[in-house]
Amino acid sequence: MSERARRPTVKEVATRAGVSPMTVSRTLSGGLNVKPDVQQRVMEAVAELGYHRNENARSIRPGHSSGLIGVAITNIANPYYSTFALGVEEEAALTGRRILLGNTSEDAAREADLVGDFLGRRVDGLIVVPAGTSSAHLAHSQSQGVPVVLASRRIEGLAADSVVLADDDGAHRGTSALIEHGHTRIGYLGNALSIFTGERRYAGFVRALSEHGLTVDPDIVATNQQTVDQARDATRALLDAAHPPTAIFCANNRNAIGALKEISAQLNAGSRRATDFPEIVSFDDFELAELSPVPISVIDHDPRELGRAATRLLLDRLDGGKLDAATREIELPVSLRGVR
Amino acid sequence: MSERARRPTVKEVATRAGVSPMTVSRTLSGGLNVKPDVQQRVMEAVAELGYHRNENARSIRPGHSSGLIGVAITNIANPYYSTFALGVEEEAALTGRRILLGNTSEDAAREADLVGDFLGRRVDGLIVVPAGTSSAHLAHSQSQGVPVVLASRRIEGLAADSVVLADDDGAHRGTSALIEHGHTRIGYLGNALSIFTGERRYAGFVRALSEHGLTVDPDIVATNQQTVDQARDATRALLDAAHPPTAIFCANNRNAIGALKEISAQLNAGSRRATDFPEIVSFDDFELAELSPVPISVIDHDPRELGRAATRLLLDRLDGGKLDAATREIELPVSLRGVR
DNA sequence: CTGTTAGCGCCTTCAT
DNA sequence: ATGAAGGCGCTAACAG
Repeated sequence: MSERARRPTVKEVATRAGVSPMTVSRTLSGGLNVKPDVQQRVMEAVAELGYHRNENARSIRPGHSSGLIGVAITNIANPYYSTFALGVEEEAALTGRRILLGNTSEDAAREADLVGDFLGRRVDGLIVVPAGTSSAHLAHSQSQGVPVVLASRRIEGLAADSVVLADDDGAHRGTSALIEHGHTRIGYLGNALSIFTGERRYAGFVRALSEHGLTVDPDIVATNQQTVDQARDATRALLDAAHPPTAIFCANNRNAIGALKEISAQLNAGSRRATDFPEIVSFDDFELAELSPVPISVIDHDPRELGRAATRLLLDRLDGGKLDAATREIELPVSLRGVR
Repeated sequence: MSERARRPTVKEVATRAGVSPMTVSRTLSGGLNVKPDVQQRVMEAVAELGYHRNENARSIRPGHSSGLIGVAITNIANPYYSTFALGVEEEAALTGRRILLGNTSEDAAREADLVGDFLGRRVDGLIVVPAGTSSAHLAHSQSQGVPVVLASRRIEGLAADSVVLADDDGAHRGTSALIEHGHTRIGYLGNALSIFTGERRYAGFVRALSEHGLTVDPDIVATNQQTVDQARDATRALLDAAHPPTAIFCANNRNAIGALKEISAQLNAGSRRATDFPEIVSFDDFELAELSPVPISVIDHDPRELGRAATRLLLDRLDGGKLDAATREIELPVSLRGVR
């Protein structure tokens, strides 16, 4: 397998082409001031040896950067975040940069470790979906000239570029729609209120209720579901409540999917009829939402575009000479869409 | 934002701690032969300056590696591959390695570019879901001592470790189940036959048919759908065929989801009744399959485990001193599971 | 147009 | 137990 374990260096290419290392270097970086026929010979040597410039060696030289962007995401397996990652990758690739991807599993300590590692690898910048509320590691990154862009969630007290969704507005519109459909008893399934999006979406939910003279009944509010299975369990509890809701607002796709799974299971078991189940609104669109057995609307947005926007903010700082520009906070609009 | 654009080096830490750079280096790599109180001072200086070892500089020294694994995937946004990536990330993180992620969009040229870039960044190894059948770039990587593990798909003529699924067996069992359910007219929706999985799954499909004396009707076979939308279109064509199938075998989640979307749309439009639609078997499980309006079974497997297994093969070669061990080809079993 | 020198940040080797 | 020298691969800066 490794007939030739060592990778060739400029020096070997130079020897083979009968020139000095500098001529190889010059040829590889555009060929300014190198005779065409010499360039030709160099390129042949490069091809024959299968030479690739050592980017790590290049990056330690003054003025050069690694061309790496560190991306810390809470859960790559969630389609929302993987689509986000796609957007980042695409936009980064446009400038020849690569992404260093790390999964935090919603664990703040792991995120801090990751960021430290990223800094050690001399990333040009960081794109983070923060797992917690602590910002020391990110402020530290900034203080060393490595800009940080927050995505989806902001952190109080950290002055960093950010791209988030119109969480409050979306939740407000979704909840209002349910009220307009005649519902007065609306349940809530969401992620923890301690999470940026959790807090904002819940706030939008509550605001819509109170604007219509409705109050929140804690019996039909569940805010600690991080996974689909947890969401299923929480849904079961809502449905079994003394006064079950006639509609449920789900603060993200995990919770909406869990709700649909539970409803569908109970429907198949025949324990209740379809019309006995609550109508659903989901913050986040998701695949196959249209198969829902109950009426459903989604608060739609484009995670890929969110990834792109976050990356553009970062690149603008890096390449646009705006390292010290004022912090920019973007809030992407969302739209309510009836699915079924 | 960048009060201190330059990142500290060993030298600065050394000065601050009142020692030589070597003492800092030694302290950071375990502290062998450094007096405890000196270590203490060094660590304080490290903390005060927020120093991180420059991994790129370390990696150019003989004997050192980058600790990076290059991962080239055809489509990160596909939940199947993002879950795969999660498995890779987790397993790599266990050895302190990071992943460099690139999306190929099923484009062989882009894959070759990516691999070249990865080699330039001195990755320790490569995990690739190959987009095509050309192997020159991968063989090249191997020849420079950078091992390659293929995931999900193999490439003919390339001797590389690989982890794939039991495509033929799975397709055969899924199709056989449909036949046992009484179907004799079974359609096929899949990705291109030129793709490893496409070919193998189609082969299993055909084998099951012929074992039961059935023949393939090209009118109800569509094998070029790469996206959900394409799959929807293909499904419509199957349903509109002169003799539509009573069951459809879908070779991956994109095709199954497209089929369900089309069926569901027609059902809602009222143009056909539920019992008029074909039963479905899907190679790949996917979220909310249980909401299918028609009976459905899935050929189930665990993409996360596939990612882990691929990474273990790679790490075993890298850390297990098995750089030149014989090629290992793993085929993970799949299971047929009735969903609805 | 081409080559030589020197140094990026780090750590192995060899003193002390 | 600590430090000095040297070199990993690369390329600005300075000859020529």
